[in-house]
Amino acid sequence: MCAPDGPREERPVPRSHRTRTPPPVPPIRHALSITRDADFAQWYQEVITEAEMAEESGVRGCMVIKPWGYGIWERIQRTMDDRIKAAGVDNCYFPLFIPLSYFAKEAEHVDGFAKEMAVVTHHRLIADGTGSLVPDPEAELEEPLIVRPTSETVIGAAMARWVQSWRDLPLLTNQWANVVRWEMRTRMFLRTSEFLWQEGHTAHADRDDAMTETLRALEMYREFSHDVLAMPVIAGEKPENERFPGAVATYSIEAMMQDGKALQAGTSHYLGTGFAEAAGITYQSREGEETLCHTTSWGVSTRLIGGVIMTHGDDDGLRVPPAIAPHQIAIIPMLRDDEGDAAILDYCEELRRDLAGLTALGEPLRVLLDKREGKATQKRWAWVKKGMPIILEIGARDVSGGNVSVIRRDRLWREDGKTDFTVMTRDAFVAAAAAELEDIQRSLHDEALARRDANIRRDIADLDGLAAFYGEDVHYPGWVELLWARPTGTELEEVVARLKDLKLTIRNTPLVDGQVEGTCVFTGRPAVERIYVARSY
RNA sequence: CGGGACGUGGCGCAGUCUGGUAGCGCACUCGCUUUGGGAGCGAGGGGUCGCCAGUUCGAAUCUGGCCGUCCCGACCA
Repeated sequence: MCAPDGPREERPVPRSHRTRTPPPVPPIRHALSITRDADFAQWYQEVITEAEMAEESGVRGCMVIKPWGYGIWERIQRTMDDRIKAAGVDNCYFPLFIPLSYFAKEAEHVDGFAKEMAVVTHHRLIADGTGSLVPDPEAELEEPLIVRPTSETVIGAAMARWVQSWRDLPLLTNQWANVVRWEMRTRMFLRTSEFLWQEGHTAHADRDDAMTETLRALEMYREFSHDVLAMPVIAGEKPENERFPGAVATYSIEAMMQDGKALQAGTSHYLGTGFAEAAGITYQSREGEETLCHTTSWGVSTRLIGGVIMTHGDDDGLRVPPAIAPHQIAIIPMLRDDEGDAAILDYCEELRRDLAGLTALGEPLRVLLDKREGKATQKRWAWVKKGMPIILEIGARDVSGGNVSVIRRDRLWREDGKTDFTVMTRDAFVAAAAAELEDIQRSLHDEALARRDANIRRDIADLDGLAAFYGEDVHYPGWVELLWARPTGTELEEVVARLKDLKLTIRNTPLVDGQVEGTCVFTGRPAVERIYVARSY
């Protein structure tokens, strides 16, 4: 397990030299049956199931996103959309189906996606005589339609119509949509056949302007990931072998999961003039010359939710950063089916109202009074597994004392292995609630950042050292920062192949990078930049 | 797409080898007791055993095909 870590499952062993032997600490009874340490992949599946985020749909690689998972996505959408709009980008919607001929115009692009495209070839079904329906041979489409795996081509066709003059530039568009990629191996949220995302597409007069937009989007993602998802990332440029098909340069944000693997959490591409050429996106310059546009594209997807799970989850389930929690505080009344219940509910409702009037992280607090029938303890553990940032339990004693019982999801256990309840006055809690949520947001971020930095090795100077670090017996190794000479072509292919033997990939070259002095680990030549290598999702 | 494992009430599983009344735990419903830190006891409800064929008097069980899931690999903005 990457260290340092969240709440500890292993606690100090009682010291025998003390005169009075402390009572043995009972093991924590975690809400999940599988720990991260025992089997990270199984743990990940269990979090998704137990937090009721998503489930199998019966369609290969496609998932049903349930209210808690979708609620998180809606929060991501809303907060990201604010940033996109603030940058002057307008939302549009483009068709799900793309004529194959559009796609075929950009050679590298079609090569990159050909093996994973869903294709529509017929528009009608017909009875086959045995009670089943089959595509009607009479109804074959003249030109197959592909289900969009990404929309550069169809948006490019629109841009070609929309851009005539230098006055039309820059053209800044975005769409929130679903896309389909027929992946060989799927994983909930991380790689599904269908996924939800936003894709920004922009056209510019020249390279500089397009590159500025590419890097603006990347910085938007980096800031979003840190400030909203509490997920630290490294923003940088992908090596040429990892470029988006058809791109001139691809940039990414890379996050470290708790098993040490890297997750590409967002990408931004400078597409040069290739797509503009394929789609005919040209403008007349001030000088009257017909000129090709430079285009960009950038996106983040529901994969971010997988990143949040693997960044913040613990052995009791998910921990949702307050900024993206559909609800930030759950109030659980402890009812006893007697005449005292009405007073408890009144007390809870008034508390809910007072909290909902507050502002935290720049928005009104999202508070849920969980009045559903059922046992308070069961509701509590259900919210723990979902990762509700703060859980309040209100019983008759709290009502008469003017108190609340508070659980902070990010600090669930006390030293003695018991659930950490804090009883405080209602008024004190209301006064502190907003700051408390902001503190949870910050502390989840700091915990993730500390873990990431503790798991990046910077002192490996040769390939043997690299092989040792990623040896068979190493449990969840992190990343390695290396110096290299940025080889290209076949020389790069050799490097990639050598890394592949260790199941490693080059993640990116960090953007903010000072002077580099040293020797390339792969070629022995003077190094020109830093790279991160890691195992990845 | 290759190798492996798997698919049986909502969830987790046994039963399959050796064909013969569909089982268990949790969850759910009802009742009683309990009641501030993941309650106990009792009584119930719920399943065309992934789908389609085949063998058979009889299939969860045997055979074939298909669909889906997980792990490893290949592939993968």
